[in-house]
Amino acid sequence: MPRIVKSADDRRNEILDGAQALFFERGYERTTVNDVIARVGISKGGFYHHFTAKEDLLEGITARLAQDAVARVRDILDDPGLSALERLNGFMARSRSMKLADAPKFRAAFDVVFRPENLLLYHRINAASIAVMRPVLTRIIAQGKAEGAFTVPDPEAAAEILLHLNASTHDAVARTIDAMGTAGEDAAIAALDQRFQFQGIAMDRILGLPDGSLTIVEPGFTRAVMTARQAG
Amino acid sequence: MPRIVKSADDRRNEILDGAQALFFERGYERTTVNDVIARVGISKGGFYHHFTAKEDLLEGITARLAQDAVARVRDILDDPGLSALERLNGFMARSRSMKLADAPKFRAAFDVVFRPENLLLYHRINAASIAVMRPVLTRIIAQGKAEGAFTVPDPEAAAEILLHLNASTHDAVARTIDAMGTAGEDAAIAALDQRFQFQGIAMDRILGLPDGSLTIVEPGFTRAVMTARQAG
DNA sequence: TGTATAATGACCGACGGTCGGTCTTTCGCG
DNA sequence: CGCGAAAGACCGACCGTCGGTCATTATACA
Repeated sequence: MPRIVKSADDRRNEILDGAQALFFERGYERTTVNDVIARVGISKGGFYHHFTAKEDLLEGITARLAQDAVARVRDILDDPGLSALERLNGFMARSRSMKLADAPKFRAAFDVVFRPENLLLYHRINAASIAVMRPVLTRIIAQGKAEGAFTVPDPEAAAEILLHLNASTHDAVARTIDAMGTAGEDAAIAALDQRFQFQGIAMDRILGLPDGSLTIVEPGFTRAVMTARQAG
Repeated sequence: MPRIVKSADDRRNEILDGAQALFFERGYERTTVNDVIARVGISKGGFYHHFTAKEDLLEGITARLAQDAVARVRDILDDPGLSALERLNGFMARSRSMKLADAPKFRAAFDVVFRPENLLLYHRINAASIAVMRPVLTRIIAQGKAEGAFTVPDPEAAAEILLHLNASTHDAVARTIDAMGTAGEDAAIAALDQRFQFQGIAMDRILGLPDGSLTIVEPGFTRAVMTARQAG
């Protein structure tokens, strides 16, 4: 095997790319380190030069995903002209459009990530996202509290709770994925959409806002994402 | 080795007992099947006669824990004289007293279950608990909605969300555990207690109740559980 | 300035050891 | 005697290690 040398950062990212693709194809447990190094075109030793354990891949991938996600909403977070409510809604709207733009990719990943045997992968992604988003959301909520718009005792705790609400839809999403392609598909999508609506109301209420202040999903969003198909 | 034959149910429970003890001592990943069979005093073949995989132990243990928990509140759930709010508060009060009664055991298990490497164990326990509690809580919320006391669009979704709120305290509990025995211990316990209070308010609001309607923790509960020490 | 030399660290791949799971055989109970 | 429970030797997949190699960069010296 010819030896190809690259900068540590480049190589590390290549490995993360390969591992991420495999994890979203087969899940974490069913992907072996040998799978990863075969895909990247690297040796066992090379791999362990950059990572101390297979587990590190999870850490690296989820951190990267979360940081990418927050980078894409940075301008909304930093816009000084927005009220807290506008910022929050703008943040969620942007997140939706990111998902829609890559809907087929997300959809394909969902198929794997929401399988029961990949519960760990799901929760790691969630935890990394929360870790990155918590300070961000805390600032927004603190702003809203200062404006007198939100009514919460502790912005940080509120942020943590709101972010964790996402995970409460895990089972509902999994059920909908299972129903895709069956006779109950339409009903399942409608039910999931309802579920998301309620999620928005729950968030409103936790922040002390009138029902309907926050928009989690727009009409058609749930169906669009759930029915998206991977090209090729 | 002398061969000891027992009924399948008895043996199965013995294995679950042994595995549960080990999981709460060392965590899931760090417990091997050989550890389990050594503790129970059984052979490899015997083990795989009762369980098809190590993973099955998680399933079995968490299901048993969840069912035990719900059995201990059955009378409150079935009491026809209670309003939904009384039932919910009674249910939570009972849960607290169960925890207090076995505080040292719970506390010792927390030390392990809240370690980052045992995230899967934590979430499996949580998921099993949710699976068992969801129908139960759904009925209570439906009752409250019928009484006009709770204001929610969908009792089942509300139940799912409320149950998932527990998981949102994972990090806060983990931080408190880390702070135990340090100078910040008192502050950490106080902060966690505040966090639980807010959790209660969040639940109130999701159900459309006035703040303070539900009692998640009584004064001193958090400290009592967190400072409990295992005998021996 | 050009070149030998040293140091760095990316990379290699055979190998070891652990651990989940299987298979054949044996035992005990009804 | 038949059937399920139990025993334990065995298997093989995988993670991680280890001694060593090769490309690249820094340094010293002519």
